[in-house]
Amino acid sequence: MAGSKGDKYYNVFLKYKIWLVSKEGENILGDGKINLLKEIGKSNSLQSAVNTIGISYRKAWGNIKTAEEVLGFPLVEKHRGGQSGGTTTLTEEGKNLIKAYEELHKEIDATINKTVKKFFNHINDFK
Amino acid sequence: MAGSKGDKYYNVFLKYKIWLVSKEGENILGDGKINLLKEIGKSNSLQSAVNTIGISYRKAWGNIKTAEEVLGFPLVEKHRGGQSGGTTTLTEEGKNLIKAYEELHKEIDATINKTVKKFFNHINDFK
DNA sequence: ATTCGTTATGTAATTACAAACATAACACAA
DNA sequence: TTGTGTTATGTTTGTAATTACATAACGAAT
Repeated sequence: MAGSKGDKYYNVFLKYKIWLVSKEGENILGDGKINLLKEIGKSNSLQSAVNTIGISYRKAWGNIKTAEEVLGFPLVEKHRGGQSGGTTTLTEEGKNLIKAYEELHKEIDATINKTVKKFFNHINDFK
Repeated sequence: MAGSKGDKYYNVFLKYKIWLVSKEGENILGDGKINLLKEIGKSNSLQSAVNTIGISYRKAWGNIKTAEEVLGFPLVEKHRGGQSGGTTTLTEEGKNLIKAYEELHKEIDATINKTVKKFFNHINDFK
């Protein structure tokens, strides 16, 4: 794997996962919730977002609530009622968090790819 | 979080996890199994290793078996019988994998820490 | 006021995964 | 050949996570 041993691990790849936690170590969010938030941003509807992604409304709703509680500020603004039933839109803070998370993720992707290329003798296309 | 926004995320930390997979994406091992293998290396006994770590023998045994199947070579050498009951020792390939994994992990730790320091305004002591 | 589709939330059912239990196989030493 | 403690493996139990189900709250438009 490392240096001269790279040839022995030609079919071994690296996977990794990142996520954000609070100072106390409580989970905030990772790729899944970021993806959900992005989908909400597109549709302005939690219901529509979960349908597109294919997860349960119940869980998504709870996840967002928990993330907001830990963060201490709202990620989305919910409205119920109206002829369309209601909407869920991203707050400015939510949009900023998504953007920051994605920037961070991109940097980490790049930095890990560099390290992996040094260790393995192949491109690491897993994430 | 990123650059000038770092102050807004002063109590948000990054966690991450790495693990190895096959070309087909099948899970091989991560920190948990590496730790188990290291403990086996110390004690030359699977039974003793799981007791020290506090996981079930049944699961540990299955995990190692699966990892070996995916890798295509043995990580440990098992002997049963004898007055001591039996032993499980690391193969050379097993030892090499542990070493390579730990080197890789160390590099990734360093590289992620660097990236995180750039994004957050604090040291990231979570893993 | 009625209808509509969405948000909100508790509860039940299901699934996935890990631990616990039980028991055989084994081989060396006494 | 008997005892010992470990490896080997199927089966059962338990538990945590996820989904499914049901139902209320809501408010703008008609």
